[in-house]
Amino acid sequence: MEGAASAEKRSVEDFRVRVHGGPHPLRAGSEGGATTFGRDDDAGWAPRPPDDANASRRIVAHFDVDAFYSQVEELRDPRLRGRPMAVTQKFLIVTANYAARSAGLKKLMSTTKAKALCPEVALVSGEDLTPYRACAKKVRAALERFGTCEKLGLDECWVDLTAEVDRRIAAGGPASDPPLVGHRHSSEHVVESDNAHRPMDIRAVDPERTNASDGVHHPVPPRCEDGADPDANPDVSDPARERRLRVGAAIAAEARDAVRSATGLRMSAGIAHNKMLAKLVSGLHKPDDQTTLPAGVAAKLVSPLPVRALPGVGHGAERTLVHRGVRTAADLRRVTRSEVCEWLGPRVGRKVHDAAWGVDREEVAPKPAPNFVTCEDSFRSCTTWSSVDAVLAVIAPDLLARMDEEYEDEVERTVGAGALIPAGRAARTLTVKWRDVGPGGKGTGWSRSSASTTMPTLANDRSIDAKRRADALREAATRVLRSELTRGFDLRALNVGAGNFEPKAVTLNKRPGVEAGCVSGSSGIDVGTGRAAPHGSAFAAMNARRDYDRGGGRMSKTEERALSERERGLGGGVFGGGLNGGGGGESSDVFAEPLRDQDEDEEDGDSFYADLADVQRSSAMPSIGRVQSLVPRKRGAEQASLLSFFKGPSKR
DNA sequence: CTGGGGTCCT
DNA sequence: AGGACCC
Repeated sequence: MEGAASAEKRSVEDFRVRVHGGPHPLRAGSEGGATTFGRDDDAGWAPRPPDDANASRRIVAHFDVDAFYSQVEELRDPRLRGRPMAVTQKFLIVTANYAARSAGLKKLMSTTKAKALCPEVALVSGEDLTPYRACAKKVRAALERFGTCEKLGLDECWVDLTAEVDRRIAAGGPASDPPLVGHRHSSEHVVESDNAHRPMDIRAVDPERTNASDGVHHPVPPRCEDGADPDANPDVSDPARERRLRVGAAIAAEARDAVRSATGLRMSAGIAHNKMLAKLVSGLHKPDDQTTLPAGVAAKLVSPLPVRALPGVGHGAERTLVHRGVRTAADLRRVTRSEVCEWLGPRVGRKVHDAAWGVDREEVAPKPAPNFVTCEDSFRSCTTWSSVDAVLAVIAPDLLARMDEEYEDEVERTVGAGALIPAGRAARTLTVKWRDVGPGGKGTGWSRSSASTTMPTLANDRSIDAKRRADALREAATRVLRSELTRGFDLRALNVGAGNFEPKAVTLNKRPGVEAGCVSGSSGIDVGTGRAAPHGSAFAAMNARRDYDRGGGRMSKTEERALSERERGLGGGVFGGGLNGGGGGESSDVFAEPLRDQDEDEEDGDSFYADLADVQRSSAMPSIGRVQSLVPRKRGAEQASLLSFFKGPSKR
């Protein structure tokens, strides 16, 4: 294996070559190219793949907004378009646009290195996630029309297209048997990663280019190694399945168009028979393009990949596997399922073992409302209680804004589902997390500690003054920290979170004729008192909530345990402060004082930009300690003073 | 010069 | 409460 240093050294030119379609780097083992996963997967004996009975019917698409934060920032500030530009958090590049990538900028690179590679790069702070959350919401709204949607992070989404595919095929006509739109992955393709640290970010190598030295295409005889049918040609699969994939690809293309017209954002997509494969291929022809994976090609695609590229294999699992000589998915297939389960634990073991064959039984399941919302800031050094308080003074209002955002979302969800009464979203637990390197700068390294306490009632009360709420939050957080940090400290990060939300208010009535998968038959909570209705119980409320969130279904053991714990904790089912919704829902009070008063150069008449501008104005205060960007943004006076306060000498 | 979020399991 | 995983 090559050292990281040399990999980084050559990355600049490599990427330019790929982006602009210049001569292709040599294939596997090349000295100048990106990491290429070669076509050497046919070595050794392969046991049978795990069964996957539903493998053929489902059509799943994975959507991924290209360079998400960068695109959002380019929408907010058109001056950034077409220039090399990157979004930063503190000293890190979190994403770069394609102009910057062609100069060698990569995800999670330090800003120092970014500026060295590309002095003209515009750096924009992306520490406040509010605008990205707002965009992500619009993206999902556009995608949801095409099927059940499951989000992963802010910029990724799976959509189950099965029902829509069925509908189109049943309807007949041209839409029931369309030509393939976008790319079709085949066993001729080799796949590679251009970032040694992120082998999961893979792209396809165009087979015509890899073989084009003499202008003639030389197909390599495909071999099936998934054990199902050793003689089958993976590129000639079941015509019915291929047709379903083609219909899925057409739908995915429409979905990408829909997102683009609703938001202006470009995305890539992968279309396959399960979530894992859809995600694997969605990036193969990034940006702004899509890739379809025929069923028979899946095993070929997966087998040369390093284990780290399989979902579920992080740093820990990779270390474990490599230590035992298992480096690739093909290696993984040669060891037994029970061995993998022994090494990684039953759950991860099964998932990873399946993944090595391209099997994934997980359904596309919408994520329920979040269990936690948190706000965090990091800094060079923080050793005194007054500085802790200064940090909390910034973070606490941020968290309140997040909690209120969450409340608004809950109202949308429940009212959309036919509820008459907006749900409660009062957090019962306040969690504080911190990274402490210790009094002398020596300590727990990068690990974090955390402690929690009861969320003060005032913090949940949207009817009172924002400052009082923030003060209550701050006090509680400080109390926790004081009892934990009894000796000296030197914090590098501080995080406050609100979670363990109370069961939402169950609707007593539904709009006549509205079904909407809402609470069925369970009695609920008296809206007036906020207490459990006479024949209701906390359990009923939780149960109803679960049914609503997940559309029914069984509880896992963990859920059962958590539920009964919560039930015990609830006692008589008292629900404090959260249901006082009446006049307290006006979040604008919270932001009565504009944090930034400079004229945002209003973007023409586009409603999307207008929305974003609103978000900006109402967003929580940007974090302290922001890096100065090449595209300067005014800082509030309060923040400027904090910035200098925290700019103190670095310990190292 | 190592973000700021989240999830789930143990 | 902490760790592993995901973005």
